[in-house]
Amino acid sequence: MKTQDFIFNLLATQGSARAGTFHTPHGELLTPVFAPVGTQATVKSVTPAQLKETGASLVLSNTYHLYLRPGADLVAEFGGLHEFMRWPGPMLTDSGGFQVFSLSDSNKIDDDGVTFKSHIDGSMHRFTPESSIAIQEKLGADIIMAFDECAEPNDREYNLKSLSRTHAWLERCIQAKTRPDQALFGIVQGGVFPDLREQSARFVSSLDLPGCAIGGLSVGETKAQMHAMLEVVDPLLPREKPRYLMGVGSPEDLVNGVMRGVDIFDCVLPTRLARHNAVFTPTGRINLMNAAFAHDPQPIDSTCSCYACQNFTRGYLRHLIVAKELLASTLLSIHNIQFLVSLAQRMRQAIIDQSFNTFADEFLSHYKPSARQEKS
RNA sequence: GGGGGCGUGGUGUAGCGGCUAACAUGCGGCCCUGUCAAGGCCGAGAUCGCGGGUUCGAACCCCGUCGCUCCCG
Repeated sequence: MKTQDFIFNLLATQGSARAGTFHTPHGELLTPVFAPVGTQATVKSVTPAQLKETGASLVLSNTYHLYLRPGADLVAEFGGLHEFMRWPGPMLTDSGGFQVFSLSDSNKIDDDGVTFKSHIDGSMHRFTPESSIAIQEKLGADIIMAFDECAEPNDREYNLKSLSRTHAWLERCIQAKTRPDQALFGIVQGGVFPDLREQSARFVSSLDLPGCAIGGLSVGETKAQMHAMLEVVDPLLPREKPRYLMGVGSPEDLVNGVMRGVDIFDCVLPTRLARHNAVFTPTGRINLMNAAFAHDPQPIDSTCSCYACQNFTRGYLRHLIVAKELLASTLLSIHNIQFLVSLAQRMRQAIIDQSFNTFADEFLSHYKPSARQEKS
């Protein structure tokens, strides 16, 4: 491990917005950065070469899924995730904590860990902070996540209980960790409750980890609540460490997140939406399956330099969608990933140029989250 | 020439006396945020080939008729 690994340098700030660099053993992340999600050691429907062409640098993969299939030992046998899936750049693995939340109907959680039922074959399994770290060490991502509980955001009573458990688990994760070439991030929880978020941010900050994550957002609370929680946490997290807002998000969420001090984002949205025929444009989201696009000779976004926009019309893409051709998923995924990756890059440049506020206002005033677009 | 079967939303079918006519697909639209997910939801669309009859009531029974289809000659 090189000495500069996991060093975060802040290059410029504007208000709470930050532009920086984060060094990992597999390359440097220029923040703000958006990470596409490759749950099962693949970003669905795109090859690593195509992914690289979008400008993506960081890729997230999933402990829960890879543990169940093909198994962490098998991934290790192939030299770890980078080698196995042939993504040479920085990688991050989620701890499996989110599945505790999203699959809660088949899970039993206690202070020691979580017992859960495999979605693949129904077999019973158990994760603890120690086993999650052990699995993540076998997978070998550059950034690994603490095993936490992502609780229902609005239940104060439960969040109070869950928070102390998540904090105890974080300490156990730190104890369990052995590899020096991986950075463990702690996760701030606390639902929609400012005092719990504050308590959690203070606790996570006190542990001197290489980075801090904010979890439990974009899981059903309002946008205003998400913004409020970010604002509570922003001044409390260490300034000289990267902040990672987990599972977010949409274009407007990225802008709103950066504005509130976030450096790293990940989300399934661009690839999932792509598989469901929706694409991002500077004026909002459109669904390319709509009949209105059948005769549209324009690219998805005339200002976009992605492979899909440089080569194909909306009319052709709609044809692929209607005909259920696999290439549709690939092309729309490439576009959506590049849209978010380059949005993060543009924000970074704007922060460096001290024009971020203007950029953000401009972007948010044009981008309508689910705007019906006039076809043109 | 004789005998049988079938005609129900765009398409393929279900229903065979009490239905505001069901399902699939297609069509139109919406949703999707640390992915159980090429998924989820909503909507438009047939008065049941046509005419007559039986019945309180017919897509469902009877008669006729047209069309398609199969078998025999």
